[in-house]
Amino acid sequence: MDVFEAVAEPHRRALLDLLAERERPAGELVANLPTLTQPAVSRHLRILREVGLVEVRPDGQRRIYALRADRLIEIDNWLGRYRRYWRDHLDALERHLADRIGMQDDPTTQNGPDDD
Amino acid sequence: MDVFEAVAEPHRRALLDLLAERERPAGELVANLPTLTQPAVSRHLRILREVGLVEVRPDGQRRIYALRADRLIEIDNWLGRYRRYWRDHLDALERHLADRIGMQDDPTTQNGPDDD
DNA sequence: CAGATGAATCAGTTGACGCGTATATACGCC
DNA sequence: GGCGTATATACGCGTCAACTGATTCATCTG
Repeated sequence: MDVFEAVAEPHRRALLDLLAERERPAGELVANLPTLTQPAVSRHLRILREVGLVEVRPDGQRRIYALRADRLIEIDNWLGRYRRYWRDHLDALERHLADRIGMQDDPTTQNGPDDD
Repeated sequence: MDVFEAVAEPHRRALLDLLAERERPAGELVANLPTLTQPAVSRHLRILREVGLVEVRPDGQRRIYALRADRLIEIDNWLGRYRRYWRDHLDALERHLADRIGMQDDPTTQNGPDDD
């Protein structure tokens, strides 16, 4: 299983999203995915562990899971090859819209904010 | 099938990579994936079509396939939530390495280059 | 119109993945 | 040591996606 397949699963993306906020014990992750059973979540966590997207740290009988986002760089690099395509495309669209609607505050924000 | 699943398949990423260079007729794509049969490629193209990652244009009996990269924005947006994590992480790593090895030319290149 | 070529689809099989139930292991407390 | 909680693993099942091979559809050419 590679990183691309790992994040293709919506439940696993949900787990990563939860871990992006803060690290959490496994049980808390289970509680946040009410449609899945505990073993199901455990298996997803195992896969995320195997591809290096999360780390585990024991805390007594709990296991604290934490995000390791740098494994996502592989996807980001691949995506990088295409970024200019939609950037060009959107630039053209923006100019077109700006021209039509007169440069209002504009929802391209959905894509933009690389920078925080 | 969503965009994440669509690009999770290595052959489909290979097809997108070929189409990133330029649009191509289906036969040329088949020729460039020697491990797959013509029907297999056709099915992958159908999936890419269904999720909107490619467009088809008939040219006589040929079908010209072209990239529609803007559907990848969905992945880019999702990834955006994590970008700051590995940026911070790598910044720290870079500083650490730069400090230790004295700012040589350095194999962090695996990540850096956004290259186009 | 007949034949050839490019491409998509149909039919059938197989294998991988995700699920839930049941069970095992690890730790914490009494 | 025994029990309860927290997490992981084992097993069996259903589903879906990917492959192969055969076929069909469309278009071009003689």
